[in-house]
Amino acid sequence: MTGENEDYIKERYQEVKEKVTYKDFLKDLEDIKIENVDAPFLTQQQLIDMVIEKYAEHENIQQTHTNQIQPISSLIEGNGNISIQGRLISISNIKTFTTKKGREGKVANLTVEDNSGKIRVVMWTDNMKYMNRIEEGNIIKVNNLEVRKGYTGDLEVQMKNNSSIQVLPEEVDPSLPKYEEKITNLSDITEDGEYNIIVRIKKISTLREIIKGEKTLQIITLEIMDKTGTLEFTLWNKDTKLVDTLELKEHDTIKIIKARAQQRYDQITLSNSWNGRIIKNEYDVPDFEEEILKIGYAEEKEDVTIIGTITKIYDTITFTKTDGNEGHVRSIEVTDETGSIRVTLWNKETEIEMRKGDIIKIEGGSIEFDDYAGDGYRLNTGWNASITINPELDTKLREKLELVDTIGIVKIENVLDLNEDEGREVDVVGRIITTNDTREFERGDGSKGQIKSIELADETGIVRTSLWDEKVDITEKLGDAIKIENARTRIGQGQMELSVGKSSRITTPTDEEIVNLPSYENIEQDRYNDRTISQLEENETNTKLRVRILNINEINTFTRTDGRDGRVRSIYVADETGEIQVSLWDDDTEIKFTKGSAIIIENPNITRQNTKLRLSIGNGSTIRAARQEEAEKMLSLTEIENKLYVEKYIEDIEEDDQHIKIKGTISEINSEKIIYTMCPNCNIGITQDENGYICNECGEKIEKPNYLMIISTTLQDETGTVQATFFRKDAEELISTTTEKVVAIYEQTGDESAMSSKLEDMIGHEVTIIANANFNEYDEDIRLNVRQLVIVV
DNA sequence: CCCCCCCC
Repeated sequence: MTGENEDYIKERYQEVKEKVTYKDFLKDLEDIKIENVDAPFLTQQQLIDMVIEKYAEHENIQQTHTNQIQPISSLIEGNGNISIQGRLISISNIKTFTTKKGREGKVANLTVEDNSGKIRVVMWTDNMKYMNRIEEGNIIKVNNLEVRKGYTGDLEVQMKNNSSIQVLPEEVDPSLPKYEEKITNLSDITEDGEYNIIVRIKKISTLREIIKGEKTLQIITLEIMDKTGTLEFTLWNKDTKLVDTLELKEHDTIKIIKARAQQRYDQITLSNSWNGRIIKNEYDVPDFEEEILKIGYAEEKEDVTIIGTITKIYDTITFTKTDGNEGHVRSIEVTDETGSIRVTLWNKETEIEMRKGDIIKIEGGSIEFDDYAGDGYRLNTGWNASITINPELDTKLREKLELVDTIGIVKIENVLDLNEDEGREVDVVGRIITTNDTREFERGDGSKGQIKSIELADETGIVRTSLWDEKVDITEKLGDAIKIENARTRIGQGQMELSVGKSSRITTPTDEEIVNLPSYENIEQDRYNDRTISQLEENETNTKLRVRILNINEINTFTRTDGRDGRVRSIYVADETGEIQVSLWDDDTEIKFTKGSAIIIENPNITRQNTKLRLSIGNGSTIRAARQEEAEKMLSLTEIENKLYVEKYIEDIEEDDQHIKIKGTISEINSEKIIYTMCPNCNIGITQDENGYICNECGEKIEKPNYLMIISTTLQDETGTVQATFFRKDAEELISTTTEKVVAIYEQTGDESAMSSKLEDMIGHEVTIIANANFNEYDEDIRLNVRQLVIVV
């Protein structure tokens, strides 16, 4: 050891003197020298660096010798700001990924070799600018690196934002190992290993997904060929994106550096290696001619290619695979100038965007005989079939396929044509103009089914359409335009209807497809005749009323003849010409309207009960809140009431007067019996005897009757007196209590006159009422039935 | 910050 050397060692020792004695430091240096006896190129300085590194804290990265070139084998985890120089022996493709924060990132790997060893260099998003300056075989210097332990435990160097790559001339270091890019013929690949190959792409499979435990693996297989043979080359997971980023197409020629060969199932398969690269370029590889099977000549055969026009698309069906995972299958029909064939698509393939009329190319399918397929044959896409929508075609073939008749959208008047056979499969575009509730039913085999009926309209007509099972869950609402493919026609109620089941497909029509579709408002206007309440006639159909709600009764439940429970609710609506009772049934009883709400009623059933018309909201009727612009054109509730309710003096009341307004003072009140008991089944008055309540109508013994409050009064104004009877709610309002409370008082006291004094207190109060007049035959006078108590003073 | 293994 020279004095100069010793001074240098002592000087460097100062950096770690807190952590180790000088004696131990020298011993470490000797050990390092022995360990590196087969690396004579290491300088004294580098050896001392390695000793110091041993004592440096991991966080306290050694940066005293910034960007000095380090021999690869001397790199130590934690070294920062170092450079390496060597032969670039591999460049990977750029992979894209998404960081946990959702940002797009890029990563690529280089392998650099110097005389001491080789190492992986990791390039990140910001370093990609150096990519197009480098090539395998270059001598490069990479600056500002950090040494880290990689995923597999080996050391690697990572580039940072300020890292750089310089390409250096060969003279810099002629001693470096040479780079040799040996190209192997496919037929010579018989053993596991890494090979450089130049090939032509014959087929690119559709992306497949395989669920393996927690992970979903993605796979695309390329069928590749050279003049000596054909092999499969697999892209895994993120590598599958290379098909798009490198714009790989069938017939392209590519060079693959470091394709990884593996024996599997007695076959060699190639896959993309993490440090290999696919380079798309014009290479001299023989081309292949594709044999395209004419669909009319289909027979049982594997690995066939067809090109045709999509003439039918059925809906995707989801099923459970034997491994418990979900599977998807979809049928389409493909037609060329010689015939049509049913094609079955599986899983990921069912998600490929396609429309009727698109041209589809399917390679690697197999044709099987199938009893269920119309023409007896079915093309099943195997596990590595390739599907291309609207592929590049030569003009001649394109012209032929464009002649294929794709049955387009059928107008609804054509669907309705009874001269056509039922059971036709048609495509329609229409607007939903009525929707009914979903109904559940049970099939013969005991399974549950669902059905919902809607009406679809276009500019030519309206067709009733039944949606079955999962199709009831359409998200489109009243007024929306929808397209239904493969709906089946069938005769129901003497008319042609449409049935939308499993294989029918509901989609959103294109703008072009709805150019002629009238708006919901226009369809509605054409369909329904505007009426006021006074214009309505018995049994008239397709009427439309714009009314406001006057009154909402409670829901009554009843039992249908078939034993099912039913619900009914009456509401009273009015316009400026009159008022009318409307019956709502079952789910329709759950209304969100309130008194005064503006509502639209379309196509109600109009029936006559005694002298009055009544409306009922049945199947095919709609009741809905008026839209704001509709409501704005209607009179307010007060305006309607003022027009409707004519105020009269008592002496002017006539026997047919309906909803007249009377203002009078209570001069007499019946303070005796005001509670009546009713049969809950028949709503007929019943009386109690020693056996309890028995209904004369139904003969049932009644446990708990319904109670009805009726209060008779005599009203007086300056012109005369009239008897006015308050029922139910109006009676409750009159004496400011509830029927329930009155019943409770009677039950407690057992005294039918317990309410007398409270009732008599009403004498002298002035009331304003809306009432109907009727002639009492017995007393030969006119009486009033109170419809509404407006005010009590 | 990527993840080299992995499927019929």
